[in-house]
Amino acid sequence: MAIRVYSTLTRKKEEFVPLVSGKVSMYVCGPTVYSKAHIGHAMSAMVFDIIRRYLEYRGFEVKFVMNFTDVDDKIIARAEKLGVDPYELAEGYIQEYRQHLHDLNILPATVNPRATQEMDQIITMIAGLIERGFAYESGGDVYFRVDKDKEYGKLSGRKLEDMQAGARIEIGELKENPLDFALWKTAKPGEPAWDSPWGKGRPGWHIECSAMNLTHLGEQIDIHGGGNDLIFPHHENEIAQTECFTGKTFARYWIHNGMLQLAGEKMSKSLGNLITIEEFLEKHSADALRYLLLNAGYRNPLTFSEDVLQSAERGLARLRSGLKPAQPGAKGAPQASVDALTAQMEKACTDFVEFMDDDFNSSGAMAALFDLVRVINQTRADGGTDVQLAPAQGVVRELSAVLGLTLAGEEKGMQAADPFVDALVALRTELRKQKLWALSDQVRDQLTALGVTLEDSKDGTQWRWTE
RNA sequence: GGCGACGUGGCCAAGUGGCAAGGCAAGGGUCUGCAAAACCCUGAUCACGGGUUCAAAUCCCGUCGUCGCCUCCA
Repeated sequence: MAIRVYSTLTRKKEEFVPLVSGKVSMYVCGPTVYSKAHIGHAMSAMVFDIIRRYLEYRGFEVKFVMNFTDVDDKIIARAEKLGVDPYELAEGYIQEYRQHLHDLNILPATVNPRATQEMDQIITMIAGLIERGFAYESGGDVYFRVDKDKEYGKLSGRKLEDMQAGARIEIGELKENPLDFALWKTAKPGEPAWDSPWGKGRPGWHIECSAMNLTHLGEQIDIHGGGNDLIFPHHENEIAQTECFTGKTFARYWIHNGMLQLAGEKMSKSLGNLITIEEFLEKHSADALRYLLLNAGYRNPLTFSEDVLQSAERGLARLRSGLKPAQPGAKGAPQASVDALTAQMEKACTDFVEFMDDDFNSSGAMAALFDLVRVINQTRADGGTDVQLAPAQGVVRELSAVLGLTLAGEEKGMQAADPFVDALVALRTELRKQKLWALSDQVRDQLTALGVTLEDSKDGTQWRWTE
């Protein structure tokens, strides 16, 4: 069975066939580093991390490129406001973002190119576009000539005429057509600038991605990804630049993730309704956010709220319940029970791949996992031993890892307090032996209040920090 | 105004032509001294109105609603 991928370009699911058999080249638009990253960025990064992990699981060798836009108007403006050097500002946020990705269990990219390190390629491309008539210089700026590109608008499904009718477009006096976009911007005094045939300046936003793709992945790539808010104008412009420069089809599959919704609105820097990754991780695990994404389709808007997060934490706990060891003193589950577990284990693996192959239907993949967990728990309740449970638990661990879930958890309390909790639990066990229920319940209640959950069984009491 | 997406049980959400996955929450039960955990059982005809079809949540048209893009944005 082949993997099927929904491409924004055709608005259809297509069979995934990479340019080079067994290898995948993948480019995802990273952040512009001018302020703290929010969980919308995390969502996008995580979505493509899941796709990347899955492709690797399916045996592809993935070259994954994610850029940092480290020079742009906003960075310059922010640096000026703060009175700091724009390079240092960007550098600081890049380091912070890297740490976030690590904390979110997102695999590092093969390469993290930066706009400022791509100047030669950028200038080569702009010069080439001018030479071919796709761009023109005007007052030190260089603009892309959209009229010249017959395919312009094909990704976002817009027509030039429709867009020109739009009232929100201002006519720049330097542009031939109001829809022309900047490839190169002349620098004002004091701004970061690079030498070019058109004077000192800096690249426009879109050209850097085209250049980085060319440098690190070549003229044609398999997957180009990003948030769906980048479809227009960013990706539209990227296609225009690259294809007009190379004369070849740029990306085979355009994959876009939906926006994270906070209180019914898109979370974004401009709306100011954002939760930073930092804030999120102070309260929740990376798994919780990932669970949220996995539970839904990556292309749809994702509802984010405390309620939904809480339900995610509970769902994770359920997934982890499958990994718990056998009951103390387990005598072994009957053969029929073990057979059912084996069958479910095989079904889970098959279903998982079948769902994920269908445009990364992670929601279905999670269902496969939950179904397996239920049967594991049934087998355990049936007296299953660790040896009997182990293979299926191994599958849960493996498939969870493919999705990027750590299923870690627990560990959350203060470990220094563990011996004290142990002592109190031992004390309560004594009280229970003497049937001093009131006292023993009092101990349990107080431990509960302190965030410790107790679980009694015939063979003793287990405790854990409440999730 | 233009383009696009979406509207599935209390909540989150798969499914996109053939008897509506999964998770959370809720109720009942088993186990337990009581709890907790686990296990078992219980629930939706898919925004609304037309149409196509032997058959529609799934296709078409219309209405209402929500959201995104059209300016920087993951």
